[in-house]
Parts: sequence; C-alpha cells; structure tokens
Amino acid sequence: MTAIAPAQLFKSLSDETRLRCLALLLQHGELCVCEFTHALDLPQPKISHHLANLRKSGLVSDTKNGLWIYYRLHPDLPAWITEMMILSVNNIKHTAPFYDDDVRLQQMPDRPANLCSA
Amino acid sequence: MTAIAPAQLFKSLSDETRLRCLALLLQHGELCVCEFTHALDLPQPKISHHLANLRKSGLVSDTKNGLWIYYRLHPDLPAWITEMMILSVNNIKHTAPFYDDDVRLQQMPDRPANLCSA
DNA sequence: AATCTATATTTATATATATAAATATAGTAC
DNA sequence: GTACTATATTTATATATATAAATATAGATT
Repeated sequence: MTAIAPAQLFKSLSDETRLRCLALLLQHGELCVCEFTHALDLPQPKISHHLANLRKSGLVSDTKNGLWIYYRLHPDLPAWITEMMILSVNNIKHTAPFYDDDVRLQQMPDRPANLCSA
Repeated sequence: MTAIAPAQLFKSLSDETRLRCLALLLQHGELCVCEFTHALDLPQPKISHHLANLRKSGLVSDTKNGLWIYYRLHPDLPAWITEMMILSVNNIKHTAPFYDDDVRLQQMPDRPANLCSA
C-alpha cells in the first residue's frame, strides 16, 4: 500500500455511499458485500463499485472466504486517519441515513458469520 | 448558515487547493485573499473561486475591510468539525505542499495587518 | 457439468467540477 | 473623475465521477 494523499483521502469520504459503508465498518469491524447491500438498500454493483474505490484508495482491505468477500478498515492505516474517521462517524451515526443503515443491518436475516467467529 | 451535510463537508476538503487554504487558516486564524495567493503561488481568480466554495459550504466566513477581504473558519462550525480539521492539519502540515505554503506565507513582504490587530 | 449465489468489472451516459481566461466590482489614491 | 489595487464572477472547456445496465468471474451445490 502506498501512502494516501490527504486530498484523495477526503475525496473517498466525500461520497455518501462510501461514507455510509465506512460508518458501518467503523461500527462493526468487518462486513461482507451482501451486508452493505442490505443495510444501504442499494444495488450490488453500486456497492461493489464504491468498495473498489475505497480499496484502491487504501482505506479498506478485503478477504475472500468462499463466496463471501469481507471488508474491513485497512490494517496499515495511519493512526490519525482512523482517529479522524472515528471522530467523524461518532458525530454523524445518530443522523440519517447512517442510523437507519445500522438498524437495517442489525435486522438483516441470515447474516453470514464474520471471519473472526468462523 | 444551514447545517453541513457530512459528504459535502468532506467534498470541500477533497480538493488540494481548498485543503491548503484551510490548513493555513487553521494555523493562522485569519488571512486575506492576497495572502493565500502568495502562499499557494496560484492565480487570484483560482483562489477566490475555491474560497467561494468554502464559503458556500459554510466552512469559512469572510469580512470586508477596505480593499481586503479576510477569511476565517466559520465561527458557528460544530466543534467536532473543527476538531476533525485540526487533527488532520496537525498530521499533514509538515508535509508538501502544506509546509512550503506556510514558509512562503511567513516570508511574504508587506503582509496586510490582520483585523484583530487593526 | 449444470446451475445457483456472491461479487466484480465493463460500458455508456449524464452530471459535476476544476481550470483558465476574460471581465466585472468596488474601494483607494491621486 | 482617472487610474490603480484587491477581489469576485462569468464563461467556456476539459476532466472526473456517479450511476445504471449488462455482463463476467468464481466458488458452491446438486
């Protein structure tokens, strides 16, 4: 992973779909594409497209496990970037659409087990 | 001022010219357009254009004083947004191009007095 | 091997945005 | 009032980006 340019970092955060994905990741640690798709109620290709953007920016990493691909914050992120995102998400997670995404995720039936507990 | 949508906030930070302007503002409190123009070494219309963007987003406010227009962080910004920007700027201000902007600003001849000391 | 499921990628299109150049505004000094 | 200075806005153009639709990949199941 090469270093993230500051403007590029904020550009990744500047799209609401990506911000919603990151907010869920920061609250849940690890999610697969079908969970994002269900929580955000958006078409799968759109979710995949934005996750690919976050992956190319170096903000998230992915792990394949069978059919599922799990995303998490990139483990090599500089601490201040993680802190900046935590600060931001803590201050927006109770507002729309972020709060509702979290509710829908928790109500999702048959969620795949996450990798840690697999 | 209406509330700033999170994605819009990060979009404002996603352009390097605007990020450089904000980094200088966070370090110096208040600057006029000619100071930005000198520090960033960019054409005045380009600076004005990006300052207008920051103004429309609600991130900065401006005060006219004679020929000069002084910009500062908007006084009504939510605390977490200011904290988020301080955290970010503190972690990038020693890198290019932010560090050099600060040096050029401090070496600028005949800087106009700021409003506080006027 | 055929099929199903989860996800990624490609393509086309529309929209937004940055930039540059030119011009406008408005205050100041003479 | 003319000229000068600081700044803003307008216009045109090029580039980037989001979206949607279609298609591709790849692992799993039978």
